[in-house]
Amino acid sequence: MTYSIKQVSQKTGLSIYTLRFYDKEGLLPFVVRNRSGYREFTDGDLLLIKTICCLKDTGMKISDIRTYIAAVMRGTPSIEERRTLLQKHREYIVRQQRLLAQNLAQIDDKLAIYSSPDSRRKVALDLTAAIQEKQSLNLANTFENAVLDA
Amino acid sequence: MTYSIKQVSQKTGLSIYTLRFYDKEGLLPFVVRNRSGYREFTDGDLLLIKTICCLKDTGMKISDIRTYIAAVMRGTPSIEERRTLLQKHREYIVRQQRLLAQNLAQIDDKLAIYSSPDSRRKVALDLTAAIQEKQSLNLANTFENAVLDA
DNA sequence: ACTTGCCCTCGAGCATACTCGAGGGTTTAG
DNA sequence: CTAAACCCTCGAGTATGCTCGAGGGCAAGT
Repeated sequence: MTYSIKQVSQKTGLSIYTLRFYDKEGLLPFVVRNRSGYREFTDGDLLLIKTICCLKDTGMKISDIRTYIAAVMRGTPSIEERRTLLQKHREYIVRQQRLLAQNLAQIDDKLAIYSSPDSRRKVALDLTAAIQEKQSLNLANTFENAVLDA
Repeated sequence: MTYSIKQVSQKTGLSIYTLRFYDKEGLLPFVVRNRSGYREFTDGDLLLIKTICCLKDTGMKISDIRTYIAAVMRGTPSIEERRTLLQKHREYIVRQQRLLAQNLAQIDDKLAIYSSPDSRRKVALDLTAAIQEKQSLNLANTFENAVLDA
């Protein structure tokens, strides 16, 4: 059983345009064409596309995915290279996770303020401080239009 | 004490170009200009820029950041709106975290294969399966150039 | 006055990753 | 044999987020 580009689009969630774009970019060198020039995807191809999505969704650039896929196409001699590539990308993902967690914490702090019973007082206090800072520095008040009904 | 755009660039890690771009995009309506037209950043401004970076680094689009900042400029009446915006973005971040964790697990699976003592055998097995799949479907072998010395 | 090193705006250019339309061939059901 | 629903390529267009150069003003030291 093989799949048409439309079927693969439905299975992967990638648009037909994107699949063709990836092929153009050299991400799908493993896909076979039939005598009419149509792409015929196998289940094995789907696994490789899943890997591509995995790399893409974690922020790997297309040119780097191409490098990885090219390594896969070379067979066993490229195992070391693949390991190195993925190891480096793994570290990138972990960095992303750390940053995401930190930023989430910061957003949760803000949400705590906005959700608290006396949010109006807290927000007004913050804003007042900002306004007074500008004032004490003899700067124009850019918060002129802000309302402060605490 | 106020800061020049260069100083803010150094403090935030954003390039001067990016800071000016953000201003152009309406992300920095709180920044005051002196009589020469130079931007003068306060410590309070830096806090707001930190928030902007937090939203940007978690994938919020500039247009949405603009909406949030515009709400901040309106003062206490926009608290509800801000809470809703951040709540929605929070969920987006959590989704990102989930996906990142899933994809990381997938990459760790691959790394386990590439790092195992008999990685050559495992990779060769995988590749053989893919080649035989194409063969059994009467498709051309796109792995023609692959080496398989297990 | 002049040089150096900032600052400004405006608009063009670039990188990335799609997205799409035109023009044209293929497959299949009636 | 024809219409509908696919498939193809090529190249242009779009969205986002910067990045930069040209042209020019401002501020401080010599």
